[in-house]
Amino acid sequence: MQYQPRTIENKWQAYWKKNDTYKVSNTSEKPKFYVLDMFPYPSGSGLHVGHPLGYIASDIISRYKRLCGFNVLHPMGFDAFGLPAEQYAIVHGIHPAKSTEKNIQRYKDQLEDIGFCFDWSREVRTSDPSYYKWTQWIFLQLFGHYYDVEANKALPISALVKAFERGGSTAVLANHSNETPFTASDWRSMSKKEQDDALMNYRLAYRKVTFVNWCEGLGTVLANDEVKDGRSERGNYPVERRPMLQWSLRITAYAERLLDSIDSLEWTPALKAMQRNWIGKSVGASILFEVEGIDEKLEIFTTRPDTIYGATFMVLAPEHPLVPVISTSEQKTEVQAYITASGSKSDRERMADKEVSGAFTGAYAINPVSEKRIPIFIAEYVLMDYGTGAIMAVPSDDTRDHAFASHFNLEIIEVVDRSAHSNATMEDKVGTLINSAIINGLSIPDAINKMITHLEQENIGQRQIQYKLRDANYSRQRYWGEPFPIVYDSEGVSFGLELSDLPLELPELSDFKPASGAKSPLARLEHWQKLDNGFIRETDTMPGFAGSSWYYLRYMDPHNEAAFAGRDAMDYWQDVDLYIGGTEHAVGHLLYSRFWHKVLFDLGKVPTSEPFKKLVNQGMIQGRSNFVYRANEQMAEYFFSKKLKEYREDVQHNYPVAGIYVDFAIPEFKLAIEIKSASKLVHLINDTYDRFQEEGWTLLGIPIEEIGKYWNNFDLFIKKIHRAREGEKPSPISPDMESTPVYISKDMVRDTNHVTAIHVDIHLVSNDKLDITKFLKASPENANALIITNEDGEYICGHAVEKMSKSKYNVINPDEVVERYGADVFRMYEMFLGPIEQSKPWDTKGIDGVSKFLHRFYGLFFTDGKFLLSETDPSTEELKILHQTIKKVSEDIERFSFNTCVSQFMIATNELKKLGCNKRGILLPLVTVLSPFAPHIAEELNALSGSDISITTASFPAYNESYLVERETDYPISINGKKRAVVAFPSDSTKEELEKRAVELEEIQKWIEGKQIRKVIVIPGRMINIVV
RNA sequence: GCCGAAGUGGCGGAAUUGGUAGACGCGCUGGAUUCAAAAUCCAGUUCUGGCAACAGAGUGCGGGUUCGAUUCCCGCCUUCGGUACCA
Repeated sequence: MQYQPRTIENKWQAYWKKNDTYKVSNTSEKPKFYVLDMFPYPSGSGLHVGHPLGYIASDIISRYKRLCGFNVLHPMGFDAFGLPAEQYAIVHGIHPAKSTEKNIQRYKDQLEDIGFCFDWSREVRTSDPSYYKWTQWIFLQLFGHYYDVEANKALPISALVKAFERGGSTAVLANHSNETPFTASDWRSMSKKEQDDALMNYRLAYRKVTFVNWCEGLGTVLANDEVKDGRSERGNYPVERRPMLQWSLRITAYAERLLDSIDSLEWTPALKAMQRNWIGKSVGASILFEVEGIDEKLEIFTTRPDTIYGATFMVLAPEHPLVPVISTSEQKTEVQAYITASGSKSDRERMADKEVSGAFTGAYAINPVSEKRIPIFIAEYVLMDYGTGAIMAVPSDDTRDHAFASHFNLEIIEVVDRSAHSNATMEDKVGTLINSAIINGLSIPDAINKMITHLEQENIGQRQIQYKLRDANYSRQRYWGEPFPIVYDSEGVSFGLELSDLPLELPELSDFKPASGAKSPLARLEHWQKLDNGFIRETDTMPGFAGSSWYYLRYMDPHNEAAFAGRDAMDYWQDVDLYIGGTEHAVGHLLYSRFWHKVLFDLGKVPTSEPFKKLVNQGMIQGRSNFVYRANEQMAEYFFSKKLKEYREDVQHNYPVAGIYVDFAIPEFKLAIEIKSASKLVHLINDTYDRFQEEGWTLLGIPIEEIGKYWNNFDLFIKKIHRAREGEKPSPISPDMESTPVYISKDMVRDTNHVTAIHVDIHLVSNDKLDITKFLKASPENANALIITNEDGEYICGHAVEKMSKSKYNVINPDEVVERYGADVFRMYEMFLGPIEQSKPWDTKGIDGVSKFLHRFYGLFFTDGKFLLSETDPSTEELKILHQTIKKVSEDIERFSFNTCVSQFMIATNELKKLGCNKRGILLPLVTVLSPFAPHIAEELNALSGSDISITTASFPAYNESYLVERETDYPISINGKKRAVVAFPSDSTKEELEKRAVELEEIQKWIEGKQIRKVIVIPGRMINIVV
């Protein structure tokens, strides 16, 4: 019987479905294990080969843990609300509800095809009202609580109101954004609306005018993590800061706790570092500076209060509220001009502009410690967003301040003696203080402490901690998201809906496109927005991260109608034992989830304080995109400064781009093929030709069937030659080689004796029509591209390895791979590619090896085409192979080294085949060990061997160390650490025996003859080293 | 700039605590089978020299520790990821 993967796989997938094989119960005697994948948003293009990488790993772990006796929760769902789904719907003119439904179905089909053991009865969709009912409910909890600093947890707003009634805003220590303290009587005399506004400064979900990231291109506000380099992460549209009345989440209240508990997580150091950086804690002091002649004080934040004697000027952000107050009349024009100029710049321009610029306000401050009179400037390099928007500038110890001082000719006072540290830079915290009166001679840490104490005593400053983390913008002016369960009365006072009113369903809306001018699509539905009692609804919707911040909890109890998850379910499942997903969510999703989880923990709603115990980042599987650019000077500049990638990102919208395989925007470049070797070239050309013909492509306007007659007009343009036959030039590849054009005619290629291995791209171009006559310049070493010319000008063509994306025409779908090789091969091949956390380009080169292996493995069970297992007792040799494999695979699964597991299966198969082993006692346990990796073939072989229950109910075999003991051990024998011989000695030899016998060996004598043996190192079971 | 990860054959990668560098697979070379090809099977394959036995070199570069270093330490280089006028 030939191994026919698709037949077997369809059969078993149907069996699993019919028998609910993967259904998991919330009540079990077994220990629990929760394995979670980051759920996908269902995009229109379906799964590509990159998605399943993590899913396969988690599937293997789930199946393995199940075999080891755990009750394993392994669910899957869809992140169906939010921008990606909506953008897709807009582009295709389909209602997002419809497109989402369709896309989800496609995803599910694809996932099922790969044979994952998801419990689909627990599927969640964030856009489902029964799900977002609880997203809205959690939001209301955030709305209904504030962060109490003394209790160090979230407490109900009602407690806060009581405190205000009792003693005003100072009666409670809370995390807030209140700028005007009030007394109890102030509070009582406030209107309802004023009280509501005051409470907004405390609520964990609050509505306030804040500077937000407005993205006109998307028609909505974005959170900080959705903005990269001043552009939207999705769509790459410019983003500007503007003040708007918006909902936000007070994640900053949890900054310290989010930072603290990072240590307790089993996450990669890189990921932990990213979270720490994003939170961005810095410890220092806030200091008050008096402004000369004005009754205002300037508050600044510094991490280096020790350098205050070197503070010779101050700088404010141009937007700082005190700028108009302190600017003198003589300087007003200059200041105004500077503010206007910087205000007109986008964030991106402002970031790009590193030139020193600024304006003098005419005002002076008094250094509160040195009592020096120092000028106050405004400059763009001080940001309103961070700290207080004002700094004391210490040109001696800060490079930016130094540059500014040099530019404006300001005084520089050295305050740190770094002479003992020759390599120290200006900002290294080493050296001793000088010119600093009360802290002279102290080391920097001591000086910082002493200065803060001094500032606090004198009442001019205090110890302070700053975070980079900002509150998260939570409003989106879009249709496809959760409606806010909030209504406003005629005064604008906000009220949360009752649980009984939830879910507040997203109303039908045929015109769901975003409106310009910050108006939400939902605002078009007047009848929905206006309630009978005169109240009006909030018309913004929640952002994409709302639903994804808690979905892992819903899986525990997905059909509960009384709570987001039942207490029993949560007490059983606790938290996620293993979370697998990409690093792209390192700061967004993972931080928000941790934040929500901690709030729920404070409220006593979840049993753990952290949601994800262990997290593994799978790497990306990248695609290879081919491209052709029409060259111009601008691009040449990018190209030769090795910044081709930036070019592609920055300018590609403005220039024609052709993904050569798919998009034929540049008609001259019709066809490019990659070949593996010269001997296969002709075959591959024909292959590609066939494929292109099937797909009905044309080449230079000629239908592909007719291209044959033009065949001889084509030359093969070869970028690199790796090796050529002996004696032939050129030999090994060198960068210089690339400057020599190499043409190979088809005749040469047919004669495979000429060239033994051609490596990279071969671009097949028309000789007569295009006249690609010369190779202009050598491409830079790493650019993977070459430049060619024709009468139209220059072109750059080549390929790049990058993220798979539809716009780059480099997406490979798993369907075709599964169809051709089978799901088990696909699964094992993705694992075999390399370590799970590494990114790598998708490359089908090696897949045949894995396919061959599974065929061979299957073949072990068949004799003369019949399934046949021998009942004979296994030999020690066979047992050794089996137990080696059990040991290696179980250990490697535990450390997420799946590629080496696949290797071990191959080794075992090769060796058993060599031994002609078809013994039940060996092969059946091996099938169980293989089953997490290749579940279909395992089920099939298990069934053929007579079992009538699924292999998923089996137990993972234990290995027996005694089978692994060898009678003899190969000892490498080294002289002075250099291996000279490998000799087998009995495994139970003693050190002395080994030493004696090693030295006596003939091949060793040769090396030590006439020399004095100084020392012999014997590590039993390992090696012998003789030192002479 | 700062933080993090990595750098090993023609390629993907292995070497788990300092102990045989290159497992396994791809590719390539030769052979078997075939009219021929595909598929399959067998053998070889780090580089250099040599018919060979064998010798020398070798894990980004330069040093160090050690009987012994891909692994540990010091100093660099390169690539990738994150982040940035963060005071």
